[in-house]
Amino acid sequence: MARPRTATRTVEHPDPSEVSLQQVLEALVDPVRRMVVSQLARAGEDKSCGTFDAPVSLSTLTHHFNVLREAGVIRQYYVGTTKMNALRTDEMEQRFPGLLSAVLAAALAKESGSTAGGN
Amino acid sequence: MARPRTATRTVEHPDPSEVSLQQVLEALVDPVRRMVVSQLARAGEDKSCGTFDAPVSLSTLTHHFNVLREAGVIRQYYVGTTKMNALRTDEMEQRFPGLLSAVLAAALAKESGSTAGGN
DNA sequence: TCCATAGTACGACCGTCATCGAAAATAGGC
DNA sequence: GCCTATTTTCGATGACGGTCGTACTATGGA
Repeated sequence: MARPRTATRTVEHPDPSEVSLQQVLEALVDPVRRMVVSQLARAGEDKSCGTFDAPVSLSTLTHHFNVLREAGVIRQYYVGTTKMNALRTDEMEQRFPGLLSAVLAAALAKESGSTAGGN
Repeated sequence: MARPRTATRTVEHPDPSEVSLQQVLEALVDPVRRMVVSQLARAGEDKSCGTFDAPVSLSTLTHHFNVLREAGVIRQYYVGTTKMNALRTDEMEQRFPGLLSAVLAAALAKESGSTAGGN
């Protein structure tokens, strides 16, 4: 111990009541971050940072995870050397009813490129 | 024809199917633009450009109206020298179900500064 | 015809943010 | 103890977008 510089690495998360609409929208407006959220939603289970498919470097991805976490969109926790990510769907739904689900629905619909109409 | 010299200034509007989620989110992420949309929603009727309350210059406001229009969020039309603005709520609801309404709900809830919890 | 009113176009400025690479930290296995 | 895998930190860079002021256009009325 001795104030283990390694407190098993805890991660700070905001209470939903502390995040603003502005924060959430800023988090979701970035395409890469939306990819992350979409993949998380589609997976249906927690994913480690390294398992995401995004067209940016790992360090950039870390940045995006931070933004998402600070906006209350995802929850992160360590498991050994890997860091897991989970969607805070329920809490978001409480704080901003319909918001995350609407974005997610639109993002996923686009991915599966169902109908035409384009992007 | 006739093409009245004064085409009475027509305004171009995108078909909802042509606007992307990205565009809509980018439009709604700006606080000033959200103010505009909120005031429009709250008014319950079309408002002319000059009747909005925003902390920016008129030319900046014009820019914001353009962004909102190109994202399919508002519809604009001239009436004499004034330009009116209307929310395209129904069309947005079709294109991105729940999105605009969720943002609007959150934005209006904040305005009326109901409970604490802050911004 | 001239003026007042309403909004637009243009160019410039500036802050913010996504991005990267390189170097560091942390935990687990051998 | 050391090596490796995983993620973070740091500083630099570059692009994008919100902002403004000024000059301009368009409409309607006197």
